[in-house]
Amino acid sequence: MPELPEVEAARALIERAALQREIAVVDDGDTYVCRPHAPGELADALTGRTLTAANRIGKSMWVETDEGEGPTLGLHLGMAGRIIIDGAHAGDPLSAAESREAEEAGGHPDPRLSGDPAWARFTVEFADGGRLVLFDKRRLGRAVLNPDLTHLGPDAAEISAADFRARVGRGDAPLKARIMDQSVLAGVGNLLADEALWRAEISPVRPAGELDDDELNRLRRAIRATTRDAIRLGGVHTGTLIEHRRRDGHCPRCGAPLVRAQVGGRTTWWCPEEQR
DNA sequence: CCATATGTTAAAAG
DNA sequence: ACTTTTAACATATG
Repeated sequence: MPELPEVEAARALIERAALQREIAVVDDGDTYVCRPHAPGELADALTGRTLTAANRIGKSMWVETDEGEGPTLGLHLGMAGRIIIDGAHAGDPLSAAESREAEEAGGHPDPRLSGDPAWARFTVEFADGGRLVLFDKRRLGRAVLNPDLTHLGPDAAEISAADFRARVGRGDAPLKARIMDQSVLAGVGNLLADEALWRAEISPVRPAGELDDDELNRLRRAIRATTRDAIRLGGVHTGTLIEHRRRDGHCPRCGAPLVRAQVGGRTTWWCPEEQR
């Protein structure tokens, strides 16, 4: 279930494997994933064109066609989306069952990794026979033409310290809700938020406007470090707090029992001793 | 059957 | 008018 690091991996995969290939066939028949488009609209707009650049802000991707001459293809992985290109995949991590099957397949791509038809929500087939699939069990991902990205704040991995302080350090909402608001800051999801707040040793329930400059700087650094590590290690689920929370329910640093509660509408874990 | 799920967003509430 | 919270979305998994 992808956050900024997983989406960046998907963007990089598209950049590496899907550019400069002519589009021959497009399946945009899932009217929920492709809403508000009618079936055939993406196909009509994209067929015959070539993908020429893959971009990202936060969790939103957009792919240029024909060097910017054609329409833009917007892609969002939602809660469970994965990009699959000729058997290579990025985005939603493999489930335990999928990993097992992939291993048993012995190096050959599991058919599901090539895009089980039941979960292939949007498909671009290239003239050379290969394909790009938006694979998404939950159908909360999106594929749209010319996506509107104006409501997104600056990317969480790129934002400057001054901009971060000005945008995050205000309002009465809980800090965690503030950093997960994609119009404030783009890319932080539920797990990245918990991991970064734990690293910065700041409570998720503090009103955002209450933080001082030092705390805001610490939080920005923690978000950047967590993002970098997650990209390197393969996903936000590799985070230290994330791996420990359900295992023993204790803080990996000090051993105190972790607190679990709803904050900003999502399940949140934190160390009540260290995170103030 | 029940609870949970890493995202977004319209609607309701304040 | 603006900010914050809640509920709904579609579906899978333990």
